[in-house]
Amino acid sequence: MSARGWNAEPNGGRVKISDVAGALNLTKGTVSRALNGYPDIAESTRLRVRSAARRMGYVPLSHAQAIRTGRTRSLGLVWRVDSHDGDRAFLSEFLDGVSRAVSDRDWSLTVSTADSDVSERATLSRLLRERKADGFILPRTMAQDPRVEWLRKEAAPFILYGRIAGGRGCSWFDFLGENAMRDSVLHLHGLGHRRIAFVNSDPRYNYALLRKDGFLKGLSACGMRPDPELIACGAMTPEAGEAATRNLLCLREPPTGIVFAQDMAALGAYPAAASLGLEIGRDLSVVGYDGVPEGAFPTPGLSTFAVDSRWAGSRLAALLIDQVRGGSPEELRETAEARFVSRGSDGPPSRSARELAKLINQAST
Amino acid sequence: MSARGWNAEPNGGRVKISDVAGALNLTKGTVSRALNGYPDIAESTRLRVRSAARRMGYVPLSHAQAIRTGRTRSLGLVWRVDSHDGDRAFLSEFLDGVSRAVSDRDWSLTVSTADSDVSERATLSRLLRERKADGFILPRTMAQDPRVEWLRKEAAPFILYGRIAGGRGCSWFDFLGENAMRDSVLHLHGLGHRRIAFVNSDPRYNYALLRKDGFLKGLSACGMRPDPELIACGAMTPEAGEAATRNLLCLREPPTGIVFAQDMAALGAYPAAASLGLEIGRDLSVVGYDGVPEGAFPTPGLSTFAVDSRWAGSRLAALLIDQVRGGSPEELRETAEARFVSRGSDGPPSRSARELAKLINQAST
DNA sequence: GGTGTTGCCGAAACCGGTTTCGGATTCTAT
DNA sequence: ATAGAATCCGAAACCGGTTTCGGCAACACC
Repeated sequence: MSARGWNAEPNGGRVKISDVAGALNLTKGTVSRALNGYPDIAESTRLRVRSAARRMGYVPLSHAQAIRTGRTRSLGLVWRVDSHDGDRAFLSEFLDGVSRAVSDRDWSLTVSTADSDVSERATLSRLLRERKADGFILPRTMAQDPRVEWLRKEAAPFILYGRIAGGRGCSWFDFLGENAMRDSVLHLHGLGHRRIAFVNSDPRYNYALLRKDGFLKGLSACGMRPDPELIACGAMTPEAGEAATRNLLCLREPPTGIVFAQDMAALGAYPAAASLGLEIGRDLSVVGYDGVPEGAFPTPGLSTFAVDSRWAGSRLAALLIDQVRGGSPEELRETAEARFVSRGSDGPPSRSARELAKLINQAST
Repeated sequence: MSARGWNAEPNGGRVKISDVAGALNLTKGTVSRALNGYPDIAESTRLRVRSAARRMGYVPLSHAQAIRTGRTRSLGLVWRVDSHDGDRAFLSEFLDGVSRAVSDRDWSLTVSTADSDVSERATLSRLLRERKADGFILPRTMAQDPRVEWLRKEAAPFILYGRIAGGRGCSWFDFLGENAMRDSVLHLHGLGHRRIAFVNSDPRYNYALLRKDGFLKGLSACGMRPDPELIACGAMTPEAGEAATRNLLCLREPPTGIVFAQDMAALGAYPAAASLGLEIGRDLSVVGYDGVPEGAFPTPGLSTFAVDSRWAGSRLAALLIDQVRGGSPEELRETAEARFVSRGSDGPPSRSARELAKLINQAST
């Protein structure tokens, strides 16, 4: 590689620390200490340096700093591409949130992808070894998350998108999905539903456990008792959601309302209902969670609890930067509520569960 | 910031160049030159160094190199979040392609977002000034693309996703959308269609011009002559596609087949057809382009020319790295063909255009 | 008025690489 | 045998920052 391409002029008109120092008749060491808050710099000098730096447009080269400090002022994000389609829809907004928070602080974002636990670990390791990231944002928190222990061992800062049980020393951002599930039940109950089912997603994800708890809390708040027949899990795709819905509707006493832990599964309720001649929002009410854009396509649109992925990305980045700067992880935790979006898939039940069963029986024969 | 957080041990067990040098009784300068292909190193020494470096797992710290070379071994991607939804669906795969190509070569990827031309320029400028990227991948090539001239002025390498007219000194990767448009016409003509319309997207994008040419080529290859009434443009969303479809169907002599430049617009044909009592795939044939996942949802599924975004990302990254390493931009151009996916929205016309017009007239009154 | 302190800054080493320069061998040609 | 060229590597400067160390002044204290 001795033949060089784009002849990278190493100092393309950039103003460097020695320029600032020269303009003030100081040495670069003094300027550096002034900007980095060392206590052995007179406050008056610090002000002079700060204003000169700002005026001259000096921004330290992060990789020049990194050579001594080991820190690059950059965050790492390893995106899983083997996942269900749910979070894929939000990648753009999520990235936007992260990117803004990061840019505002003069940091940057290094992105990589992985398609398995093994390659994710390898990627994290590589980014860490090459100092491409001072800390990591970890999407998709699992109930048992091997990344947590590993990163702790490597002494690398990280933040979880999603809470974790017993997450000692962990910081996180999360939406309170359990509240949304509870409110879904309350909402359906308020509309008159008395048989309400729950279709959860994969219980290996921690949020799935939380959402189930929220659903159960909703039931008991309405004075209803949980029926094991009405609780399914493992549905993360329209196909799985369709199968789950079909199963529920073929029960002796089918539900008139279904709460889904995920929109992508809830979308499966539409073909399932259609094949049995039921109308969503009348014969069968459905409430989802996530707020995927696809939820607006079918008629009626899918009522759901929408999550603000941009906000999530932004807060995750901000909290993580604080942590890298020395903040205590356990104090860097934040949650937010999902926002209900009514689009028509929820409504008062057209008939009781018994009558619904009869209708379904006719249709399926 | 004198109080430090995660006490970044600067040399966390990494093997550095001096370690390799020590193990071989050479100086670090020699090792560096050996690995970087300088001609004043004996071939035998070069081999010894290479194998030792590999054996010891030595990977140079890119930011330590950067301080001298000005290059970080990283690519920059500025993702526009204000765009139509079309490319959003592919972000995940696209990133995966870029990420793989980049990781395989021991490079990395810096991602940022922008929501306007101004902020995009500012972001490019910042990434360049801070040496966060040695070159840029530019999605969404415009017919008149201000980024091109600006980056050329800054002497920064870049590659376009999409061709550009008169792109002297530009490298690019692109799918031959014009061939897909031509083949769509041939396909529909082969099925018996004699009135074929075209709904283009925003002509500010260069690909829109190319696709229109392709459509026209298809017509003339079939011996058909273009009818201005049957050519619309500016449709990039389902809503716009719906409106365009409705307009076409209300013509005195409506088309029996429509070729869309974009799936997101083609999806609008479904509600438009439904509202007029027409069945897609029978009364009205539709062919899209892009291969968005949403195309599989409606019945019948949208037949389309699918683009392999992962491949695009991978090739863009590879070509750009070659360019940064010294390759000539004009030799670093590549194209590929979109792949036809038949899902049912195309079929032989159920009736002639005249008869179709009558049917529509009845429905709309 | 000497003697510690304390406050503040310059000087220089340092981080992990790259690149220039010059000198020691070896090879080749007289 | 010797001069000249070619080959190959060590030494040291260098990139743009950070951090340690030491010293000069001013100040406080007996």
